[in-house]
Amino acid sequence: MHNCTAHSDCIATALAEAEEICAAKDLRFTDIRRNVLELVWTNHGPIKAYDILERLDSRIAAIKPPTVYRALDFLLENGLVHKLNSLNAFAGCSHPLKHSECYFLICTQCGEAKECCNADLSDVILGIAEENKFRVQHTTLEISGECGECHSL
Amino acid sequence: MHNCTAHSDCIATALAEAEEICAAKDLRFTDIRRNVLELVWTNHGPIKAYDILERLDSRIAAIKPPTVYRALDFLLENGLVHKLNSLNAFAGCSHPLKHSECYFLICTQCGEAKECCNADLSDVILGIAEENKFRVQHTTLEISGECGECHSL
DNA sequence: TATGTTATGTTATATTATAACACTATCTGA
DNA sequence: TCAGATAGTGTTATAATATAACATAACATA
Repeated sequence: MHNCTAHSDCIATALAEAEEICAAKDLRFTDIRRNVLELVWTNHGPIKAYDILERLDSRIAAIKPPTVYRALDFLLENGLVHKLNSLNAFAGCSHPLKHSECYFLICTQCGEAKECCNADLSDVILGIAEENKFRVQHTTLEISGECGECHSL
Repeated sequence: MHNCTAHSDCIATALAEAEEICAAKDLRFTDIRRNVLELVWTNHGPIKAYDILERLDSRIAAIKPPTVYRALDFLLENGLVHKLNSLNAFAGCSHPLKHSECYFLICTQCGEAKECCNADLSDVILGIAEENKFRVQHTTLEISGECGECHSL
């Protein structure tokens, strides 16, 4: 994956941060939830529910889909992962708690999904909502194309 | 559906427009494709592939999933419908050929999906792409929440 | 009419996700 | 400390969404 020199660090950081957030919110960061989040980050790129399932199976015997989806639901609800609807895949949130609107730049070549926030974007969306008297609950913006690394090769 | 006084008109308009576009591009606007597009518009709100399948089944005997998905692929490729990834559903494009970036305001109460374009939004996305040296191929923005009609009730 | 191309039919199956109910672990207050 | 409540997980089954692969038909054009 591009731009990630010490990947084990980002996994550790993400897990530690999740731990903190859960503690602060009095949520249970169970083994399964930790394992799922770790796998999401290990992949460092969107990962599919059934891939998580497969990889977890070697750690936890005979794990079943509902278990994985429940853990993902928990992580989604608490802003620790995002779902990329256009891929049916999940990616770790690199700044949990801080985001309101996030978007993804998804490279169709290398598969990287870069998570970003942008104040202008948030403003535009806010403006659109106001204009339409719309109460925003959730926003999903996915931009797919070719990343700089890939089309410069 | 809100704001649609003569719905049969918008269906007819959409079909006529599709006909024109296909003729101009030398594409075959077959019976199945027309039927699928008509159903998408008849619903006037996002419709699911298997609902199309079911409704078509009364018109065309024993229609199968691939047939529906192929028609949808054709319509998607040619900008006549949009896919709403967060719903796994499809909606007619109300201004085919004209849109570059489109977004949807999806009401979780009444199910309406309002399709809109916005120059500011396009600009912001363009800016983001440039900043990241990213070549945009496709953008999907879905804003879900409560529409004005619904939360004023 | 022969030929290539595009569209559709058909069977089977892959992929993604959830319902429903049983059981276990953890927490809370008496 | 134990009784009940709540949250989490196990398990079985199945629902919902989507595509692969190959056969046939329709259409376009030389």
